[in-house]
Amino acid sequence: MPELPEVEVLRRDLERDVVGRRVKTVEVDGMRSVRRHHNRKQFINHLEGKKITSVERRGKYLLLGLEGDDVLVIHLGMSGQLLRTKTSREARQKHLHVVITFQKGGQLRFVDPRTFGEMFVTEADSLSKVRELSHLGIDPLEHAVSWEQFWGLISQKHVKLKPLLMDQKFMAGIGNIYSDEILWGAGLRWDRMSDSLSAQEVRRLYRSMVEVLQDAVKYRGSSLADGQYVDLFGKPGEYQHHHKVYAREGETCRRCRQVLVRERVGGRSTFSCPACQV
DNA sequence: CGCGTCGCCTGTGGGC
DNA sequence: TGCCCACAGGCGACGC
Repeated sequence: MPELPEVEVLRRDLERDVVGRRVKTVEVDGMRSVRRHHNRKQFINHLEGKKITSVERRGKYLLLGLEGDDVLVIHLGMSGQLLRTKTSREARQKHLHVVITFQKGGQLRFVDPRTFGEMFVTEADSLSKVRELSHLGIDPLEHAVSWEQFWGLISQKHVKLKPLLMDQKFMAGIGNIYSDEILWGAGLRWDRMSDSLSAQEVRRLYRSMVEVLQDAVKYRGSSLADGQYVDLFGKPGEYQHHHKVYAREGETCRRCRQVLVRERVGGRSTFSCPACQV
């Protein structure tokens, strides 16, 4: 579900809302969401009694710093939600897998129907040993890379732009929605080869990437028709109303009036304008 | 190396 | 009304 903008919205709200709170109890339901710990009691013990000290994001991963130099790592997969409740008494959602109850101030709940998401605790020093984290590429909103540096990076590769943007080892945080939106913004086809771009095209791609992601954060992320993405307080985002191509096949391009198309690329739906993306 | 396919899961919506 | 299929914001393991 969530890509960089949705995770960043969560990070900002978590930073204001749970940093400084102390964990009282942790409940884990089922075997899927906390699957990395051989022993789930160990996961629970790492959390109970600890204060949350920081909230960072790397790509689509959230890192909640804990007292004692542990880190709670959260990945939401396709359908994960983090939800705050003010009390412990609120009705339990279906597919509620992890409940973190604070000493003061309700709960943080992890709901995830498809169970592709996960949570685990690791030592801060060991973060670099966690494969998915250590291999993450540049975070487009965290790292200040110039477009020239960006050019250097993409021109070293000979791959199509969409899979490259979605490759977490290259850029961390971009998924299926935002890659299509970024490419439309840049006026580039999804299958352009990364080493075929002119300086101007690289500049447009770079600018589009930063603008789309910043705008999406500003509008608090994209909530699709299934309503699966909601923020920490259960509220949907607004950026879907600003999508230029995603899920708009058959509608007209806002730039050139052509009919937008949808095709399958690497098993994923891909949306674009056949006329003004070149 | 790049690229395609599959599996991991549950839910929903459309066609019949 | 129900049944079946396609598809959904991710990702890693395969095989070629």
